Amino acid sequence: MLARSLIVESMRLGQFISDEISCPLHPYGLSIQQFNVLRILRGCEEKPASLQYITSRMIHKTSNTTRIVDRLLEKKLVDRKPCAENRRMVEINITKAGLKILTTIDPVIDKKENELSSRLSEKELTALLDNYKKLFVTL
Amino acid sequence: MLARSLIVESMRLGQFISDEISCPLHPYGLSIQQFNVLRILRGCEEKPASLQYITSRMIHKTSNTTRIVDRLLEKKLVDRKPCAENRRMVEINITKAGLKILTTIDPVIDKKENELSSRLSEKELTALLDNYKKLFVTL
DNA sequence: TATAAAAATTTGATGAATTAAAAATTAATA
DNA sequence: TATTAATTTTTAATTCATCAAATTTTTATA
Repeated sequence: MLARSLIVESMRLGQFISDEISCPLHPYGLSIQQFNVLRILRGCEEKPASLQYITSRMIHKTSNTTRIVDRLLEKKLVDRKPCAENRRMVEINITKAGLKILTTIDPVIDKKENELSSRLSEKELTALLDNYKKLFVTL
Repeated sequence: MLARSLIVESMRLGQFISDEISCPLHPYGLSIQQFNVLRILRGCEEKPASLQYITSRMIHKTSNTTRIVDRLLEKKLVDRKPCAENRRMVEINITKAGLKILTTIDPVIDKKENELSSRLSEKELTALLDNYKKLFVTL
């Protein structure tokens, strides 16, 4: 049955890729989620990010995002301060050390990402991503 | 960059689908992993399955499979006994209660699976699954 | 036949994710 | 303006996942 295969294989692929990426991050003491948060923060330039924003760009729930940021804080890779305009919110920024560790890791992950996608042509990749978009639509 | 999108979006999709399926399982007190193990066991008819076999058809590590089976045992949805031929191994079977709960849940999950895949044509689905296969090839 | 190596599973420690509820602040409404 | 509702984040409890090491049995080798 195609529908069931789609479900099962999508989950398997997600886990497989997650494992493949986790592995080279291990020596740097970063989990894949921590790494993703760092990249999200780098992506928003100087602008600080709220927890909400980070969560929206991630795969998980906000209470988990709090913990991930906690751990990045311990490692001094990000900093966190209350937002002046809306005191419920919190402003999170990547630190210089955070940017630096990303710079170190970037080539390793880029290589892995290219390796994983090298089995598909550009055309196939584009088609795949288009199909993903359709699947994400909430009903 | 396409390679990076592939990685990130594959993980996001895996998580999204996993959440969508977990949700309707919740009232039955089953996690998605537990549910998958039950379905794997049903799939091998009367033949008992080893932990190894179950793990090979799942997404996770074997020490985790032990725990998942532990929990299904507590609920009496499977049983486990040492294998006579190879006493390192263990034989796991789904019980009648296990089959019964699957029968109850089946239509709910089928509906969800069809719902999720309804956004893609049969042709697109087939193409997607073909691409998955290529990505899974280990390098 | 000892001894070592490999295979299958389990256990314990630790870290990560989820849920539900709480806390703090802001927005809406009567 | 007082009260309620909604938003944003945090906390505590629980469950789940992963790693490394341990256990038990089987296979290979000297």
